[in-house]
Amino acid sequence: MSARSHPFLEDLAARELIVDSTPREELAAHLGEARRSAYIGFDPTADSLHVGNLLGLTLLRRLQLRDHRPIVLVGGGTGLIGDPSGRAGERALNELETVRANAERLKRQVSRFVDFDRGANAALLVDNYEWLGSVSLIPFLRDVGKHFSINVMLAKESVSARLATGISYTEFSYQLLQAYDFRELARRHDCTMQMGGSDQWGNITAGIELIRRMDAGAAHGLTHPLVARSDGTKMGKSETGTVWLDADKTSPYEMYQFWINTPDADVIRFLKFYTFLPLAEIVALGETTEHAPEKREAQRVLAREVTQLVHGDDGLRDAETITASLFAGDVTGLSAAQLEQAFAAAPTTALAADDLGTPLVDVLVRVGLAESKRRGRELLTTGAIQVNGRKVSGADAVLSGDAVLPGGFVVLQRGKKTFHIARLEKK
RNA sequence: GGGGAGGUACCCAAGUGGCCAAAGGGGGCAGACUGUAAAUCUGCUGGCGAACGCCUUCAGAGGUUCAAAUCCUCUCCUCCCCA
Repeated sequence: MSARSHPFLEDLAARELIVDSTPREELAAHLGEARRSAYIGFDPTADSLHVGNLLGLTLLRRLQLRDHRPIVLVGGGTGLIGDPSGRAGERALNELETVRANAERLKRQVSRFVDFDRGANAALLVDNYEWLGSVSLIPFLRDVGKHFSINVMLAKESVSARLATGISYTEFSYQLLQAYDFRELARRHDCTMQMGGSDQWGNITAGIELIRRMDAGAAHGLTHPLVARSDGTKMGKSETGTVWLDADKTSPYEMYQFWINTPDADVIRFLKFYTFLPLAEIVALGETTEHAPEKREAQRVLAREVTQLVHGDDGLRDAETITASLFAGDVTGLSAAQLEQAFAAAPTTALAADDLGTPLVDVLVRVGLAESKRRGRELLTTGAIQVNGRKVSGADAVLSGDAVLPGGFVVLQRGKKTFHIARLEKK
């Protein structure tokens, strides 16, 4: 290993994953000398992580693949305070119980990304409530607070952005807590590096500074870009809302669809960010996109890779089967068993056998494809609705017996890519 | 404490007694085109109803009027200027 570089950093740089870092050569040397531990914090503000957290998770994975030790910090303590970064206004405080419960669930989720059973560099998971929960104010102010300059704290982007509109002392203190976390991890687990989104840079440097002052230690930091799509929209939101990593909140099929819909302009960048494919392969996909964009080869690969990473082989298989069936256009030739298999994990609503003859408008409302009957009628008259791949015309259409496929399935479709399976239950 | 400007649908914003379910833009949904793309063009965008229509809605509560987003009273909230 060269003293000037390190494969982990080279890989990240080639993938354009580095925004800020402590001096690159020093960091490379640090990583080259020995097995190191690096952490990323996740605040349990919801009961699941989402696509916005994905980049951090993959970063930890990349680190572990380079034989270093990833530490996942669940912010059970800081989550009670609220990070002001990137926020226009004060956060609503979550209840202790909620945060505790969320923290528990996050622990289970991250095991998809890092390996907790990998010998010497097995991943480690810690919850900062462990130390923050019992911090006493006076000692904290004397020992930790003393090392912070209000002038510096005020100058940080995350704080100065809020000075005009207002920020509570609680949120203002967030950076102290995050810095304290870093120092605590350094002491407890010999953690010498913190990573995070570029909005975390200020908090990370605060931690590095604190470690230097209190322990005369050297620590490093690195931030990744905050991902936005080329059209300016934030990453991680789909038409229907946040794309969660929890399969119960966002199905593998929806996850797959989210990625396959990536615009050409973003797909190569996202392959670099979110997949572990070799760069040469990604470059080749870039050429395919260039010359034959209609194949959407890069999108397909991206969707496959990420879905597999997040939901495993089973999740990917479900997503691909459902996608193939729904978008093939013709489901009428399939057997009950095939349909059963294809739609096992698709969004499904059960209908009763005697719902046959019900106006289709009502069915659309019931399964959620139409917000109201008026909307439903509008969709029907503009030709937006298809049943089993066949366009339905007329607002007065009814759900008829010949629309029912083997096994009681009816494939309802709104527009080009919104599907819902209705399943008639036998009496 | 004094003076002023405001709060309208998902967002911005027009509307100052009836023609207002409320202009325009954005966003969203759909159609055409296409590659489950982008751009563009078109339609729709409070609810119920097949429809005449009915119901709910213009910060909140009352009131005036045949009729109120529009006028009056009180309340709450936001912003600006002066002290």
